Amino acid sequence: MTEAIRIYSEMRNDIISCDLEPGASVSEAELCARYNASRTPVREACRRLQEEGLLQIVPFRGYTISPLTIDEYRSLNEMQLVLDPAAAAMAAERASDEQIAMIERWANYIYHAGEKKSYETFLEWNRNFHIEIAQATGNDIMVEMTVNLQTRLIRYFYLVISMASYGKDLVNEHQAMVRAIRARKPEQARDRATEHVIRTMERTSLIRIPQGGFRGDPRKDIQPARSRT
Amino acid sequence: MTEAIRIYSEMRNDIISCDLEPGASVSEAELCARYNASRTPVREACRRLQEEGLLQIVPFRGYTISPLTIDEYRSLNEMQLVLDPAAAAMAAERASDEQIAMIERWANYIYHAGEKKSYETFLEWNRNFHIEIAQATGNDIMVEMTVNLQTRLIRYFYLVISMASYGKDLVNEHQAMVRAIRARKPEQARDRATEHVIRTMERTSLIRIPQGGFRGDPRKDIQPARSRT
DNA sequence: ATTTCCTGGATTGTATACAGGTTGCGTGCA
DNA sequence: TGCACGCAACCTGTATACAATCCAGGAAAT
Repeated sequence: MTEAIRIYSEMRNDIISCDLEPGASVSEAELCARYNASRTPVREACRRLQEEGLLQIVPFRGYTISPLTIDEYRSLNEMQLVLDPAAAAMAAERASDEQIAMIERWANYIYHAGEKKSYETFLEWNRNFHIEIAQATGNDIMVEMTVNLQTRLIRYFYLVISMASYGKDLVNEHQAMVRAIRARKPEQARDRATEHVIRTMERTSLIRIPQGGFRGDPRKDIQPARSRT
Repeated sequence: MTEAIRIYSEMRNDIISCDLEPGASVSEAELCARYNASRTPVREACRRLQEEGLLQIVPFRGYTISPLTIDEYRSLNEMQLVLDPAAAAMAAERASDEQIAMIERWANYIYHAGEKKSYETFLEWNRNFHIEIAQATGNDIMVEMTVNLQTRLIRYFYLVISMASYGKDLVNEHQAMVRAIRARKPEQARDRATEHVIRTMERTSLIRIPQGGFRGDPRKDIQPARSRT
């Protein structure tokens, strides 16, 4: 694997897991040190991350890890409400049996309330669940868009930590989607997906506007909500 | 403006207008000569174009202008059928009066049958029409996705040249969408957008599978259809 | 004739030197 | 004290040299 790709992957993980803090400004030199590489592949990785919306580049000025904002979170949810139901419906018509099996596999992880590691595993499985459905549509553009959407969304969930009491609900909603896809009922799959996204939007109203802000425009940024365990 | 951005824009135009032929393989050296620059900004531009799906990069091997395939065209249309109606509905709820005026502006260009220049102007206006609607949703992700979709779609229309007899139909459909948005009727806007995309899919069934192929996998690539003027 | 191995050339990936731009601080003046 | 100007340090953008990789083609062995 080339340096550029390695750096891209590692940096992407670091951003997603908030190991690189949202809103933090970084220089190429720092990144070179952190990932043991020269500027060229680092720059390449950064350009790609910018394209995905995870990094902001101001010409001649520097790099900023994209801050998490309520605006973006709303926009992402709104787009999920557009894409996911469509993908579910298409998957119900076209998914192969193997693909359905894979989708179901990703749907069944229940995290242990309060355990961070377990919660993070759930987040990855959840991401894969949605991406797998997109792949089952057979539409490559749908896959691209869904991957981007899920990548940007997962950062918000990493930040929130623990929506502990919802574990069972989430799995139930996922399984309802799987059943509709397996039964080859597009409209039902669409409805279950819509329901799932809306429920998630309701559940995450626990994301609040902070007083001080979180390294960015104070009025638009968000910060971790207190756990509700 | 930086070299990288200049090269990106020019190259993007060249790809969109099929001045750089779909399926053609190019080397960094050629591109450096063509755009009078060194490899660094050329590479940066290429990476970005790859991210947008306009260019394919095989590590250590070279670059290929993304070929036009029936598969991709279908996928793009399918996604347009997902995004455009949603965007139209959202725009009907949120567009400002200025935005509606802009949308209408882009909707009203009728091309002169048979004139290539006029047809290409129409294509650009059509692209702007769809993008402007996306902007009126106030959702930045929707804008990103629509821009990408329209950019990739316009290549297919540049290749086809002239859907001469359809000029009036297109404008009528566009105007019907504008009316629904101006009337603040989301569901009607959604329906008009759906109708428009489906009609376009029907109109472009004139894209045929070639015998010889067009610089790529012969079974999947397409070539210009004969004009129907 | 066919297959295998090796090498040369071409092309991309990476490192680094150099150029250009921006910011912020310090100085001098009003 | 306040403000404008200019310089210096820092950072990113660009050019280019060097390393790594891949593939085509040919020679040799079967």
